[in-house]
Amino acid sequence: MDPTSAPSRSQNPRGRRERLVLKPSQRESLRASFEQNPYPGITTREELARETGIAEDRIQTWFANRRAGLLRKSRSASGQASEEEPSQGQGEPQPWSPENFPKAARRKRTAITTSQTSLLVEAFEENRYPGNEAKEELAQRTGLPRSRIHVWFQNRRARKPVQSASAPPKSLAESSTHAATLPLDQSDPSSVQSTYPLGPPSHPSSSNQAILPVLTESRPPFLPSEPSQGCAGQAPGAMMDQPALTVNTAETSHAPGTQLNQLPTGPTVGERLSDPQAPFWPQHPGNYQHRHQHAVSAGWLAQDPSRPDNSKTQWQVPAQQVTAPFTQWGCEVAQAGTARWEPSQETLQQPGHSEAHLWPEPAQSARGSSRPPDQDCQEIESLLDELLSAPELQGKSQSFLNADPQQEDPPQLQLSLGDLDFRALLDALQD
DNA sequence: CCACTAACCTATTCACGAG
DNA sequence: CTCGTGAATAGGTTAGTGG
Repeated sequence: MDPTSAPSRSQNPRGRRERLVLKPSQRESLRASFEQNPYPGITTREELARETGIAEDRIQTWFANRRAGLLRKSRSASGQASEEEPSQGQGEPQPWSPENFPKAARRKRTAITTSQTSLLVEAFEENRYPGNEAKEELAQRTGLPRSRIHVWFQNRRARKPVQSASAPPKSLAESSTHAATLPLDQSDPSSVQSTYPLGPPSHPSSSNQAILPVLTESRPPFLPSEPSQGCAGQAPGAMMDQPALTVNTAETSHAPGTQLNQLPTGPTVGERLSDPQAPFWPQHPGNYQHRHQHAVSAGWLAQDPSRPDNSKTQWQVPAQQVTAPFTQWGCEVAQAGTARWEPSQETLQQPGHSEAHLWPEPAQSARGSSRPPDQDCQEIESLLDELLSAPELQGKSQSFLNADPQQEDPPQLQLSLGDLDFRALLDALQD
């Protein structure tokens, strides 16, 4: 992207764009230009971009940061002696203001087509805070520059406030737009989604580490009342392989398996299950709306960083491990248990766990917690067992079950559920 | 450890194009 | 003119880099 500038080596572990490290010559060019005009228009920025090899949007960011930095400096300095920055007179809150410079041309308004918009809207509904990977992917899919995607999301967030928590949740029964996912990992950095259902936590960019096993619905179906209760501590699959259950309902006609890729995902199970500070909250209930077709997928998720197209990440499922972790994990999630996090180097170094932001407030359990966890567990387990032993799934899962775990592209296991089964499962999970 | 600063956020405003 | 929405700004936080 910025061929001549040196992005930081680190693999952008938080979903931010790699940090640019400016060369002295680049910095000098920018500074010189800043002195001419701290509010460069699009033409100047593009010129600078050509000249320095820095992307135009980064140049814009640089100018904004520099203005802010100098302003801060001048303010703190003005606390005592008067400034050194060019000031515009008494009481002027800032050393310079846009009015003092010729109004430079803005970027031309980008015409976003309806098809592009619908892609963006779809992405927005799943995640209001896409990380870098997601933005890049959207840029690819829409053909719009990443910076426009970024701005589009900013504007959208500003104009489409999160629906208030007090809004009456759609009941499961009346909602045909439900999805429940119990992922244990996200093998797909591009789909690493952060979720600020009610706005970012303390800060939007903060709290990236915790991720949530997810059971999504039109509202948070359940929440742990205590982070450390339930089936905690099991961190199935240790660090790399995570069992997962996905119950997804998709209206859109994704090719088989693709809906998995579009699910917001979380960090590794190691991270999620073991972060003492990581709440175990479900993701934004607004996710996965407008979907009708139910599908169940089970498996171990293995991260495959070598895969260039992360969106194509597959579930890689050692067959022998399917049922137990699958059901067990369902129980665990159902019990909303969580464990302590003893971050291993491995999990800490995992790239792409971008924007794995926390659910800001653990909205207190929507799930009646009066039931003994074991009962939940048994019920869910038996339901899942039932599902897994259903003739339909048996047939479908044969190749899956017989697959070689080492196989590079193991088959996927997916099952379409009828409404009744789906509801039964959700009811059990939610009850 | 700490200062600096790129990246990213919200809130607000400006401005353009369509109806 | 109004409305919807892309672009820009100030002001703030987070987190990577380098002294």
